[in-house]
Amino acid sequence: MGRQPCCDKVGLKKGPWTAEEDKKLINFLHTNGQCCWRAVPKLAGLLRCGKSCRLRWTNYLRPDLKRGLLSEYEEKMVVDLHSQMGNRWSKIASHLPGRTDNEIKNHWNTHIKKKLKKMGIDPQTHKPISPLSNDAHLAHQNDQKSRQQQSPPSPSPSPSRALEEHDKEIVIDETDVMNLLVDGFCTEEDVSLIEPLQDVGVPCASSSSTTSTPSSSTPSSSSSFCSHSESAANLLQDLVNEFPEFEWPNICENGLLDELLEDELGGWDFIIDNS
DNA sequence: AAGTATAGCAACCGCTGTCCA
DNA sequence: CTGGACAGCGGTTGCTATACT
Repeated sequence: MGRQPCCDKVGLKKGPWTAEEDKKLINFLHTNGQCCWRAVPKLAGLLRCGKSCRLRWTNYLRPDLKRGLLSEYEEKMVVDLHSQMGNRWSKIASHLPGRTDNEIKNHWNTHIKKKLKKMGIDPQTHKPISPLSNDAHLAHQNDQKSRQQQSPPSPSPSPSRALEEHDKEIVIDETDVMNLLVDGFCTEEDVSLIEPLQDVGVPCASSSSTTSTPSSSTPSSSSSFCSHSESAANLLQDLVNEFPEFEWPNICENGLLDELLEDELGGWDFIIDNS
């Protein structure tokens, strides 16, 4: 009856992925594409369950992923969409190209939630938490209005047309609250907003946090980020050329390959196995 | 400089809907 | 039709880096 179990979970490795495992998974998916995840670990020579492989790929290794903090506009989108959808992170992520549900969920829990609370807004209902908080909210709003009078609002950071259209579809009762949220993101002093592709580096698969061998994990001052390398860019270029049928949605088109190679994938730590 | 607290994020866990034998 | 496996999703945990005392 039914299908066979995806894995017996006996002898399977857990915890952070090593660079070697990443390499195996990437190479396998480049060669075979995304088929059934159940078969991936076995065929790729990984002691992981298919679920883990899928997660690693979708959240970390996919070449079309953006890196770095969410932009101001992306945060606004997340807040907008969350007010409509709630914690439907995958749905929200589908409106933000290059972002994963896990990433958005983490960002919500660690950044946006705090900002909303700080502004006296319930992150779940998107409404003022209490009369006291409401006063704070109104005070903040007045402050924003006075600021806007002093300096005319700059044009929004050129969102995609699709996203613009989506924005038009969003009908939010508490419009003022939303405006406050967006303004608040722009003006919070303790919040550093970084534009996409800004120089934030890329988490390195072989960084100290994910390195399997403790002896090699002397965490240097480079922390968990690294930036290299020409070889990674060349490898990816080769892979794109070699497997044009593979899903390279945002890479092969629109000239984004060069941009990715230059700005993002340079941080990938492809291991050249010389052993 | 050392110890402790906090923040951030990758990965796991467990649930749910869908598909298949 | 039924039972079980799969893929996907959201919640949670645990580790690491950073900030603070």
